[in-house]
Amino acid sequence: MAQQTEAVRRPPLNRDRVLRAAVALADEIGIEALSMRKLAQELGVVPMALYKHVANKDQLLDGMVDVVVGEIDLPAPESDWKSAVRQRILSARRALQGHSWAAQVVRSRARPTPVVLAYMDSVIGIFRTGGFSVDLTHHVMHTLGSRVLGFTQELFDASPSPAPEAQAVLVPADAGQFPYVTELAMAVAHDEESVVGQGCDDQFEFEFALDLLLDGFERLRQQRWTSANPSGEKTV
Amino acid sequence: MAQQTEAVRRPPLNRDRVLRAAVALADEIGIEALSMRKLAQELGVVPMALYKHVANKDQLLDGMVDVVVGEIDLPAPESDWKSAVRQRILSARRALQGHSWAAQVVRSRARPTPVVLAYMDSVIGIFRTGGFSVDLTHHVMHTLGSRVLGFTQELFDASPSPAPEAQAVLVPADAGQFPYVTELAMAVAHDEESVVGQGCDDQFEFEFALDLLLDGFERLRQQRWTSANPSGEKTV
DNA sequence: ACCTGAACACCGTTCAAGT
DNA sequence: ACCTGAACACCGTTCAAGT
Repeated sequence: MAQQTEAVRRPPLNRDRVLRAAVALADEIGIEALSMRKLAQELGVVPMALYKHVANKDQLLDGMVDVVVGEIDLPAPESDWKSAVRQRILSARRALQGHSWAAQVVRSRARPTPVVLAYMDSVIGIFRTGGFSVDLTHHVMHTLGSRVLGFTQELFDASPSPAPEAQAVLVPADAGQFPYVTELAMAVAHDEESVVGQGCDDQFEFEFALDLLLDGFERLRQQRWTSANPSGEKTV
Repeated sequence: MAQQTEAVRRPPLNRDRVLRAAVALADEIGIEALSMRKLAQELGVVPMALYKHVANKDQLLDGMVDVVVGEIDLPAPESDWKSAVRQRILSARRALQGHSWAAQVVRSRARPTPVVLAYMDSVIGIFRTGGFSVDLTHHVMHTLGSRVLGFTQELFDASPSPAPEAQAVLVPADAGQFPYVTELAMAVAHDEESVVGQGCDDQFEFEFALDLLLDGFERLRQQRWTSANPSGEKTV
């Protein structure tokens, strides 16, 4: 009956409250532990009550992505295309990084929601108004891939690994077996004494790749690259 | 008793047979439908019998990745770094594309297996013997990210979507709401009349991004880029 | 209109036992 | 050494019913 008192006191459930509770719960216990049943319990409600506000778990995950994308800063008003794209993408990165599960959930979605489409539309718009042809914009967006939402697909995440283990993975016991991996891992370990010893500086790697791509885009734009005439220039 | 006869006839289970059956079953029914229970049934065995050969489902997935990575061609003997890297990565791409679930499983793994480490070692080796410093190789491998195994993280996969639906997603009903998305989608639809009408040419996009990155790498190598001196050249 | 309870058809994995 | 059977602690989602 204590439970009934709680039930009376709580505000009526709605889609927004469900989504925000899901985001908070995933932040806390991780995405793999998030279940409809646990979310319901957190909201003091029976599991099936959630299904009045989200059609199923997939729609719940879509909604959670929308909450995160809603945290991305609005585009800067006046700037060249390159710094405008940079600003948006690095802001997306900050938003995604605030929720450790977000990148993983984004890449698991089959289709973009309207909220995500609106964000992508604004990035495409920066390229178009910045002098990129539709054709070049198309391929440039493909090249960016997941980077447009502020994350890159590393080959291995190792996110749920205890910190001390990290070094042991990069420098395997049998160092002779993978000489180039070992050489690289040792150089990284040495190099980064200043940093917390975490290994690689994610932010640096992200910006390195982003800038390499943006510089390549600028070169293609200047050459008036088209997919019909990849060598550029000559047709002008 | 018919079942008992089958049981007698079948060769004894081993890790290799389990992994290969898992790969074949995932090819057939998809990775989300692959369960320890169904795999056991496929092998004519009780679920718990599998646990003598793989520690748990994570180790089964690791082993499945190893099977796919084992299908990547050996490196070409004599060639410049750029075509050698290109050849390996495009071969990895072919291997991964033979198993629709593979990219998704690779990116879900926390740590590389020895088989995957050996493949990465060989790619790192191409850069090192091709004149890249350890430092530059490190950042270049990060830039490649999942591309080193032949896939890129598109923002939305839409892989399990029926073909006719594809166009409807790219050209939303309310076209005015996302003008740049719409413009781009219409250009793509127009442009690709020659192709099956599937929308984007994945292979073209993959090679466009790969070549953009490889060209950027070559430029940095020539400038003697280092992370300590990103502008390059001057220190030489 | 919103929430509930019981049930269905699944999971991965444990334990103790069989051959 | 290898396989089995039963059980445990979960899932997402259905259906029919309550208020």
